[in-house]
Amino acid sequence: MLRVRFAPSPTGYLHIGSARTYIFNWFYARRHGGTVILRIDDTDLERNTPESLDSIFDGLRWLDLAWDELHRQSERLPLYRQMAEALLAKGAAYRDFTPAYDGAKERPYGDSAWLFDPMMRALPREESARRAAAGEPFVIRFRVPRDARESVQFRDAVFGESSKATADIEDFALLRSNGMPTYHLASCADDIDLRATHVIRGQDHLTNTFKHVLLFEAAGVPAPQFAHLPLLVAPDGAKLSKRRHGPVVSVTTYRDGGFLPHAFVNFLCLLGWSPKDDRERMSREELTEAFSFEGINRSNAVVNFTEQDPFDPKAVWLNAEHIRALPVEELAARLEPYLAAAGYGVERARLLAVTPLIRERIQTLRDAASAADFFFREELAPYDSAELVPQKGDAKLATAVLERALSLLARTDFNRQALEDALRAEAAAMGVKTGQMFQPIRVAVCGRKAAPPLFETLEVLGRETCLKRIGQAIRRLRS
RNA sequence: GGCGCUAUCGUCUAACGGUUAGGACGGAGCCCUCUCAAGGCUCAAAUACGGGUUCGAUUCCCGUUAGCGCUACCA
Repeated sequence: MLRVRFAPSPTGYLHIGSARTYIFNWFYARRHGGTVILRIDDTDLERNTPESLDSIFDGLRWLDLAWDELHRQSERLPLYRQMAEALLAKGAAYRDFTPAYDGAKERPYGDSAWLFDPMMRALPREESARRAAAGEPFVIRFRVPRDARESVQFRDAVFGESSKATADIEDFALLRSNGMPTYHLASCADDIDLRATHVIRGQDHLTNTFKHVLLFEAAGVPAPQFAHLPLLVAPDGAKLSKRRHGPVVSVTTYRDGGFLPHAFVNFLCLLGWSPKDDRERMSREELTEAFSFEGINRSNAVVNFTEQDPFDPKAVWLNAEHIRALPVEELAARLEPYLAAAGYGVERARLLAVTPLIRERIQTLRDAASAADFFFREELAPYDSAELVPQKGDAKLATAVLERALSLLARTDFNRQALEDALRAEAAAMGVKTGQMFQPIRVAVCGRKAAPPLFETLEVLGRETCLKRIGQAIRRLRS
């Protein structure tokens, strides 16, 4: 039974790189009928926050790719201690009594040397046990077997064979002096205990994998299969980070920006992975069927956002593609919350009539509010009366056109075909171009020049509203 | 600094050693057209650099450069 795991740490919102890792895990598992494990890596007491955990769940739920199992490392602490003790007993690990320091800032043992005191590795067992018993704080470190073997190697499903000299692997910490496990220990202990068969994660863990391979070996279990994903990077090439790039890298930004969850998933899939044919818009089923490690690239992918626009143009395009492909009923249902958020109370019948008219004119669900406002508000948003005047025409012409339209629309059937026939005939009778006829009407009823096709719009708006707005426009032109 | 990984249009990518280096987004233009879109067509745009191997390198090898990652009692 194939089992994959996704292991976010609740130290910020879910960012799109993490989301992509989850997505790749999900598709790989579904492709092979496996299980998706969500594991919360919350062993860093200092940095975990409940808000962050909420936002991670929010983000993952929005993706609509369900996990099968949920575990929290903070609830599994005995497991890690047990493994650390076992390694200690075996001699595969040792106690380090060096006082704590911030390794990110200090390099107490020199620039090219290890960040640990080599003398501690050689501490006699009895002395180690005695000092521990005396209550002296210590960290448990893994004893990298530099004498027993030259190098560690493993095969990565994406990057291929990798090898690293044991001489270049430091004695990493397993258990902190406060009794909490480090990432390396907790991750491996869980991968063993939860029987993970595949570890699919970001390439930032590629070099950590040598340590993990060593840990699996010391524990006497076969290592899972590894697949490291190229990173998502910012336009400046740096790894996406919450700190440097802010909310533009948060999954919730896409949700609030009006992305369809699946369009977002589709976009992320195409970053660093390719189906090898020319498909871009793909359904969940197609992605599941097509996903494989062979299609994964080895170089980082840039998410093309800017400070002004947080969304990659390709993501926006793909979202528009998915919007256009959606059945009207479903799109209408997706649109509703965004219209409501913009303050429009929407009636279902009206929304179903409007949706096809704006479907090809919006790129995000959020765009609907501005693209269709005149369908939902009683009073038009303020507009410049000069807009009513058509190209190569004057206010007099506009007024004349609107007056003719007013009387015509009062007696024409309000269906698109009848409206089109009547208005075209009227334009011909008046000797004006269709554009000169239609544009003033469009602006009068929509309050702007760019809008859905006129006759459908009139039909959906209804006679009463149209006559009222045209009347208002005529008064504006006269004043 | 040490170690590891990577390198095709601006961006995402395709190309069992032999292609006019393909597609997509974005950009420019044209067509369609009641506006805006959508759609169709066209154009500009790339193999980082230097050495090998080979009849032939985007592709294989080495080096250089650049970028990224790891190098924490973060994950």
